[in-house]
Amino acid sequence: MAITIKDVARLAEVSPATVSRVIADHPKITPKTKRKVRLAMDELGYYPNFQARNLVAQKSKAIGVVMENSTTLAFQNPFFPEVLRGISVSAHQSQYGLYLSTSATEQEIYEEVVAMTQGKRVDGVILLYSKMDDKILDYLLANGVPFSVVGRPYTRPDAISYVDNDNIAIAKEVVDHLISLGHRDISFVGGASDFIVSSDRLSGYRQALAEAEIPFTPEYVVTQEAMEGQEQQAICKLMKQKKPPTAIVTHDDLVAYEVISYLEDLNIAVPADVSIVGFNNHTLSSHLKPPLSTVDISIFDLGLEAANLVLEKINDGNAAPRNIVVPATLIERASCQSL
Amino acid sequence: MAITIKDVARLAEVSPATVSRVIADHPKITPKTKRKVRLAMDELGYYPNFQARNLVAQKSKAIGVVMENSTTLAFQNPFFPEVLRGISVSAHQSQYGLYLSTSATEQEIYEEVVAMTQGKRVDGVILLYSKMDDKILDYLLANGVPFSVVGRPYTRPDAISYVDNDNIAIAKEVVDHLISLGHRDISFVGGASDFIVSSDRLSGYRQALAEAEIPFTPEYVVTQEAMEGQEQQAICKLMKQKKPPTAIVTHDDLVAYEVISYLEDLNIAVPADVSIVGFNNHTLSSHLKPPLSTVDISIFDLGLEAANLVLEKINDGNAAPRNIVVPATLIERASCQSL
DNA sequence: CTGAAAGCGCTTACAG
DNA sequence: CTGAAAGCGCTTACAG
Repeated sequence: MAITIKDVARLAEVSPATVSRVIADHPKITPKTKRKVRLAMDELGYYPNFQARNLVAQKSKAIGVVMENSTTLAFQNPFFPEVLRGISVSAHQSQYGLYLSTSATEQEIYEEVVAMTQGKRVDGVILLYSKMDDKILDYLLANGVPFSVVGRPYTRPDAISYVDNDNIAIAKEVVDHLISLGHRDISFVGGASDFIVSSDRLSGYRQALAEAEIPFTPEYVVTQEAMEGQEQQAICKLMKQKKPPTAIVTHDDLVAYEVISYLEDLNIAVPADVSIVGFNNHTLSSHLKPPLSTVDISIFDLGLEAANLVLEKINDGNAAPRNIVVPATLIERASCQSL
Repeated sequence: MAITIKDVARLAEVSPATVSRVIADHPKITPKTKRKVRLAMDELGYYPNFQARNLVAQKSKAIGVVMENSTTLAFQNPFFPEVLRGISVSAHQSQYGLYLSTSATEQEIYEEVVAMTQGKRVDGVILLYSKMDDKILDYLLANGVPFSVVGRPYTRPDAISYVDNDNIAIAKEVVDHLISLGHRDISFVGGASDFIVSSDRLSGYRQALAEAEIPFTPEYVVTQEAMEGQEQQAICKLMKQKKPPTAIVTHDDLVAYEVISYLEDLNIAVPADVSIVGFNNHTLSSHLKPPLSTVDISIFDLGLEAANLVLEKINDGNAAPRNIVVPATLIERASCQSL
């Protein structure tokens, strides 16, 4: 049996209530009593039982972190550990713990989120992704669960706290840059199209084209679904068109390098024949051949701010939803070249 | 206020005790009563409160996952998400949740682990790393906390459940392979030297040399500490020796590619001038130039088995410690060449 | 087969 | 300033 508050009370010759107050550092307890009690706690090696404490406090001091349990290449990137590091820093500061979803399918994740929030295992939730028609988000919203989203939510942005890059602007900036290099046939190899981040970047891409009066070519857009485990074929098809693109924007550095390898198989050189830009600024991207032009999306800050936002909601149920835009910066390296 | 067992009891016209038994699917409750109660639960949208349930059960149904909160390049690799995926699968199967450490410094992590185990926030712990003189491991061992380690523990291996590759054997195999290609001047660029995985691999390296009667050259060993943020200089120094190595074994694929980029800066080509082998079989390593020979260490399985092992300990305090060896396989690609 | 009661380890009005 | 009592939401012997 573990040491309880009663054991401490007995040794310190006070009531359990007093021990409890000492733990909470209640101002009205005599310094002398506090000393006595703390001595007893140390002597017995007392640690408060979270379950009991949280049961009466009606909170858990934990945040649920919900991720897509996907295995795609994009998820091999350092996004996850890095965003978690940001979340950790904020949570740790506020003495909150992190509770991770373990489910694999969407339905299971949904059930897990319902159980962890209803069962008071967590006080709030961070959604590490944002996609269309997400029933998990709908549930959180409908049930007044404090939560925040990494990414712009598909619905009711005014009612939801979220952190995001300005994906439309940064994608436009990337494409503008390529256009300024003389490219007009620019391909967009994006993530899953039901993710908001993908559709936002596609919007930015189209805006840039429109402004430059370059017609939009649907054949230049390759979605995750289109690749569907057949990445190489998809790239092959893209490049075998009558008018192949001279530049490619991809949604992730690792994907960019994968694409580059397929291009090499087709005897297409980067950047000589095709320019390419990635996203996420992977640590390796400056070391590899070619050094990759990419977008630094401030992953750490995305996590940090997402945690700050849920915490804000948890601490004040009436806190107005806020959204935070975290900088995204185009880093030019040698994978792009003017035409 | 959330729906409690009492509300369900009232609606179903039974006692709270009965509702509790229905939740536990107690065999002695009439099917008719069960039906009635379940109907009431559905109608009210009842979810059991974990805190209360765990308080009386004296368990938490959660596993603490403790990681080094390091930011080094090696931790940018997919090890973390992948090992977590393995852990998740096992934990989810047993209906356990995952609780993550959020601390940054060793001392803070220690305190966090003590608090989460003593405070019954978790029933057991998985240590995602194994290093020398680890007070966290000492604490877990001394206090009878159920735990498992990813990696061979520095002490009392017979008393501890752990998963590991046979790092000595696989490192030896890698070096044997290089020797069979005619290399004799082989460098070892390892991780932090207080990590068991590093020292084990170094042992395997030395064994292979010894068997081939190649003298051990201390200058060929570059530790994490030696690099200390000055990776490029360290590699420079390594290659500027009177007799530079013709082959390099690194502890991680990303590090390998970083090294390759420094070699290129020195006008040393891989594999023409120097052969190189990595570890961890990063998804990208088959796509990059050169495709990297590497060791697949079955990261997913490391996580899966580590979770199985803690769970075993949690479910049976007297379960004998076990250790599981997970396969490590050398994958030959184009980054090695015979001399 | 089901209920009343005690208890898990804490906190917090309410007294004094 | 401190204690006795009630209660957080559940489970589980103990009766019947």
